[in-house]
Amino acid sequence: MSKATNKAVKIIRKMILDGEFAPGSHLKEEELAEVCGVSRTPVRDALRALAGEDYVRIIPNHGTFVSEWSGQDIAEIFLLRSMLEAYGARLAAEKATEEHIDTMRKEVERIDKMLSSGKGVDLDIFLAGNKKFHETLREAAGSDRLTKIITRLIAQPVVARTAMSYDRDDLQRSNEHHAELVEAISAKDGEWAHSVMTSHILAAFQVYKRHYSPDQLNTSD
Amino acid sequence: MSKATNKAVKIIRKMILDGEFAPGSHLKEEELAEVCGVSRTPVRDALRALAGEDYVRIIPNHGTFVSEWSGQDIAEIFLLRSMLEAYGARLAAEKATEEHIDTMRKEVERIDKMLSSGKGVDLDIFLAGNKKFHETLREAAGSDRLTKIITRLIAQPVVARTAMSYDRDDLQRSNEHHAELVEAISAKDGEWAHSVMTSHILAAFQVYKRHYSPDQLNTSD
DNA sequence: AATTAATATTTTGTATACAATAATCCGGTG
DNA sequence: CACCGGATTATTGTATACAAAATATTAATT
Repeated sequence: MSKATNKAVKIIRKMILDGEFAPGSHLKEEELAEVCGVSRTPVRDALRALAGEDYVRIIPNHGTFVSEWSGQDIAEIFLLRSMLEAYGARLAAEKATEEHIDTMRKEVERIDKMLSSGKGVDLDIFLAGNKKFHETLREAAGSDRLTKIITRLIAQPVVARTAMSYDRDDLQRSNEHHAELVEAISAKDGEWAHSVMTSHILAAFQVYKRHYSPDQLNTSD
Repeated sequence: MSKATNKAVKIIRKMILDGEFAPGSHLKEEELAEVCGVSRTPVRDALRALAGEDYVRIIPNHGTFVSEWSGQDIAEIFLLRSMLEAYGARLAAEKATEEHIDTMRKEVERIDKMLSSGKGVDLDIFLAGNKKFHETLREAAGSDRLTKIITRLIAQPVVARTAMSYDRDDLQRSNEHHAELVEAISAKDGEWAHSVMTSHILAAFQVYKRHYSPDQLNTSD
């Protein structure tokens, strides 16, 4: 993505994440252009890109609106994620190199050290380590297409803020899952890795449900 | 998508599908603008959209190039499709209405009639019926997000032409799978539907491999 | 003849101007 | 007072012009 477009994407994405635009609200190109300090052309590019990430939806001749997320939507996303990431974990178990495994193990240890240090939790360390762990696992799975699909799914506003609501026990369990994943992958046990990853994502869903208005999240319709 | 952009997308997509641009070749915006009879602006929009469908890939400041597909890529796509469509079939078994089931059954019957008519095969009838069947099944699954992901996966050049290479037996088996899917879904048996759909897609992969240079399609690396 | 540097050309990226479409406002009419 | 129709404004869509970057070409040097 080119310079001005990239700048616009980052600014607009951040503004949506920060809640500066309410869900459903109409984003005007000229306004955004002014805010971003670029012309309408790269702003339009940026909006197309953000539509690809499901941050906004574009209605031809009417404009672009920031996406609204129902409980149903969020449930769908977590379920799909659990399936796709679990598949990735199975592939990783079959194909990971020693290097991949080392990298993942190191991230587990770093987070573990932080959690057992006695001091308060450092969310930044967790977030960075968590990101690196999952990225490495996806890389180990060796399917660019799968990575792309997953990345698109999780690059969404709702999921982007999930991790913020983890309490200490959640972080602990999350990292135990990571440790078990490393073990399963080392053992080249695809089925094991698959099932741990499924638990890992569904547990995250549970945290989400606990934190954000649980009553809205009825998956049965 | 707006008028001129839509026009450009259709024209460029068709040209790629028809092989008028070799894989890897550099698409120049001005040329395309002339061919499509629009200006560069909607052409650029169109190229972004086609990049989303993986018809082309865009390298910033260098241009857009028509995608090249390795056997590995194609294998990935079919495997992902089998997983996602199978998941959709499971959901459909849980949630399909009588109306959905009727529609699917009707499409099965239409194709069956065509196949057993004694006349030669009418591929158009098969393609239309097949499309309708799968669309209905996805609708029955009731997950817009899943539908979107699958649609993106199969809207790709390689997969877009697969059905063309079906022989009579392939069509027969394909329709038998459809019939069995209707049965499984009627019985609300998600596991059954899941497994039939998996077979259905993997069989399609097999046809693909048989038809397009089988030696390139070694999935083991 | 091969290599490099400088220059010219091509191509993409961005800004702006104009056209088409949709949304808003306002006055008239039942 | 509600409702419809037309004019006005706002907003998106498209074309063009210009800037920046990359590629190709040429000339000079060894």
